[in-house]
Amino acid sequence: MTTDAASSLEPLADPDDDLPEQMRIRRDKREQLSARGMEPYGIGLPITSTISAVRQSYPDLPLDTATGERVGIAGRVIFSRNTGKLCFATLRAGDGTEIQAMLSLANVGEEQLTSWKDLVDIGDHVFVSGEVITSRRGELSVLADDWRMAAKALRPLPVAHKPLSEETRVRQRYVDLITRPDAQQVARTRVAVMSSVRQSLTRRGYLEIETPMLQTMHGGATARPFVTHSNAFDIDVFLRIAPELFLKRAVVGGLERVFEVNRNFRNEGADRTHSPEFTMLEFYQAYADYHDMATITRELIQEAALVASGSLVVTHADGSVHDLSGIWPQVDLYTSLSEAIGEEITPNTDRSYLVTLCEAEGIDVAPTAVTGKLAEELFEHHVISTFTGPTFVVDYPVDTSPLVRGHRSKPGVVEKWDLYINGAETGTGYSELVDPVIQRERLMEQAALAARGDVEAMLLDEDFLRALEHGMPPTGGVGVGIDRVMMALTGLGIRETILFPLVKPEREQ
RNA sequence: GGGUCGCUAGCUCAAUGGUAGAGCUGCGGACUUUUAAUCCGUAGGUUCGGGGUUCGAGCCCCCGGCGACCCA
Repeated sequence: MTTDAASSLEPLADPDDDLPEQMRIRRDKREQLSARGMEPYGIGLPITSTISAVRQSYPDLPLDTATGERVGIAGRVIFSRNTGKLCFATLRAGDGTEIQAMLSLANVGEEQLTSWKDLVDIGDHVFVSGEVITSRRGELSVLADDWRMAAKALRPLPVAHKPLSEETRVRQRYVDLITRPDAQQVARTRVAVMSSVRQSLTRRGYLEIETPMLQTMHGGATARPFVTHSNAFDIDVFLRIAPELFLKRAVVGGLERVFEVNRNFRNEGADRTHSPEFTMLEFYQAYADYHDMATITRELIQEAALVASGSLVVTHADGSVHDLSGIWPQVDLYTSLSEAIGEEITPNTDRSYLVTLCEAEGIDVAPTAVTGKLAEELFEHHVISTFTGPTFVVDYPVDTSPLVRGHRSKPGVVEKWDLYINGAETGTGYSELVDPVIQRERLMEQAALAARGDVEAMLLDEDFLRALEHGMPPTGGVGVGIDRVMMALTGLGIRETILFPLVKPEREQ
């Protein structure tokens, strides 16, 4: 506001002046703690137990009982009820367990009680030591003889009983995690899924390996990559869109069962089922084919569901119930498409006719779209919504699947499946293309597409071809979107399954 | 990419073009058994940003930002 030279010599305005009243007050309380000789962020607190351990020790205490056991516990204040000479606070630990703290004038004395009432707010982490008792109403409590601040919170928590807006939940996940137990549950479910998948594969003799996320060639999927720059090498590098080509190199080298679970990056749209960075599981098994891989994939997801949800019948956030048990049906892409539209469509159906069909349905077709892509679009439009449970779609067109082996008996298609759960593509599996001559031809076709301006086409990776030329055993490969598995288990949008999804900045700098 | 809707107090939301409100939170007071404590009192605003119309804009118009949903 003031721009003249003289004003620049004046002391800077106290930044606290602009803060909302509630934040100014909490800052004042932080100062007050120090002024009264109390550490606002106490370290080395004499904690003797966890809230959950105390709860487990006394599952069934009668009303108004004193145990004689003294504990020191810490937790975040989530409710506070003060009367004149007796204060109650509900403390919650990181695992979601809660216990009541009681501070009575008779036990802590006037000074401690006053400090508590003056300086403790909802949201603060506090330490309380005292006897484990139950209140007259039967609430398991620690009757304090001492308390300390563990961490003064300078921002007020949102009201616990009104749901945060979805945007605030995503942008400020830390607040979401504090105030909404379900948010923590989703995070823990994800841990269970990741852990289960690792154990399932390890049990089957797979090695977990790590392959580059910075790549000089992007490949393994048709997708638009993020580009960045290496200062050391002075070259542009890509964030990987898939680990596939490196995992296959490992199989060539004799690591016959490998998997990797980590992030992929695709510079594309973000919506309820797509995130620019997402967690991908890929696994490869020498001497297996796509049928074997479908079986393993189903078992992996079922095992994960069992670990994460306790059942193969999972309940979604909206209350709907979904059965993931049993053997999942397989649907042939061209056969089911033909049945759905009432006329025969094959890999040989003319491209121009497929264009006509797409236009009749209002499906937007890119002018560069290859024939097989059109068939897939029609399939997605007509057939996917008819699936009632997890379904494998099998035998895809050749021209959209440059890394997949041609079908052993059906011409024009490849040995590939996509797994659909609740309408979302959750995984894909191949009998991998291991013939280096055919692989080179397919990648040359991709290079031609790229030359015509297809930003998603694969690059010709000479080093990958050189690896194949050393001989890769017939191999089955699978990619499973972990975020999609989470969606299948919880019914949530992808941004809810990812703890910290990419969001646009709130303000431009 | 197109369309619709939204953005107001710390949080969740109100407000015919006419003095911006409520609940919870906060602050002050009362209370030694509360459970979203209760009771009394009270404070809190750049209505997403910028421009325009108007005597007067949270509301109408234009541009921009962020988001949700639908369509392609």
